[in-house]
Amino acid sequence: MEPVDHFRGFLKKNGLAFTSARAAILKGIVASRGHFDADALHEQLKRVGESLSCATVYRTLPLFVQSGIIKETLRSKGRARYEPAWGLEHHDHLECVACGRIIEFRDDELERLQDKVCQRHSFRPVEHRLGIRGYCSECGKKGT
Amino acid sequence: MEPVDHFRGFLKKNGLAFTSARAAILKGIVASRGHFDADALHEQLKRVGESLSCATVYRTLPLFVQSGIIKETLRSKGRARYEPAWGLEHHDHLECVACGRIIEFRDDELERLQDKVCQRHSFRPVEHRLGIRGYCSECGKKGT
DNA sequence: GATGAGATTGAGAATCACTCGCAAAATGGA
DNA sequence: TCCATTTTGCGAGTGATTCTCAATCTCATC
Ligand SMILES: [Mn+2]
Ligand SMILES: [Mn+2]
Ligand SMILES: [Zn+2]
Ligand SMILES: [Zn+2]
Repeated sequence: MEPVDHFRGFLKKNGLAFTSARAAILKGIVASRGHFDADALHEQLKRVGESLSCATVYRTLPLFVQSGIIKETLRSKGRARYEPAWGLEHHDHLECVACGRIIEFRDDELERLQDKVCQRHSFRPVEHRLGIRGYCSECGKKGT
Repeated sequence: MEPVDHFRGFLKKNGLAFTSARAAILKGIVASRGHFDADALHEQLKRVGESLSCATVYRTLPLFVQSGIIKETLRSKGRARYEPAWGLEHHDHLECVACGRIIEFRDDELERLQDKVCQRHSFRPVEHRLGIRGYCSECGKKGT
């Protein structure tokens, strides 16, 4: 199922309208593979000729999160960041503190162990975020 | 070694002064076992009769982080949160999305697996944060 | 396809956590 | 004690995000 169809369904189910602003923002999200923040998304849309108020971008992002089109991920420099999630498998992140690079990884055993921890505490997990900060292979060579 | 001694050493080594404001804030940190944010710390100090400017609290927290007295932890409601770290072992967190409770856990195998992930990517880790959000045992009973 | 109730938008004001600038006060080595 | 250096308080400034509200758009229904 295409993200746009899923999103239309989500909106209808909640009595919300599928507006041109929302269509444009969705296009922007799909176009930008990778992590982004509200401002970057807004800029990209401007570049493509879509001029939306930034309030609209901010207001709309939560709808995309709720519908599962995107996920909120680790925030950076005081800004909330997001990444596409529709049809993509969960993963966690390595963040280079030197160059800012973000490396994605998935480790099934890590996921399994987290579930075990939750069971041990009778905790029903909904989502988790693991961010490991350090030096990527490139920056590791140069630095200390 | 007591935190206050460690902190004095840290300050001296960096040409900084051990002021009464810093002493008071340290006392506040030690007193408040558990997670706290800048505002809560400021309020607590006020309650004990210490009246510091909140700018001073904000300015001082990074010193405690750098010296290893506290750690920054998962932020909540838009505020940076901290927890005592001096002499305490690293751990991660379960956060109840219903009641806000925070459950701490430590899992050595989870830590080991993270190191393996880093090796696999030639990544030198500095710190990591794992936060699992979901329903605690109490809230799990009531809810869906 | 016209209508209207209800949802959405743009623009700017408002929030809120946090940071800055600066003059006055505190610190600590000599 | 003296003074170069650091700190502090206060208020103003930031920057991301949210709110207000009048004007505009959607879409189920006619
Ligand atoms: Mn990612
Ligand atoms: Mn903790
Ligand atoms: Zn790097
Ligand atoms: Zn709970």
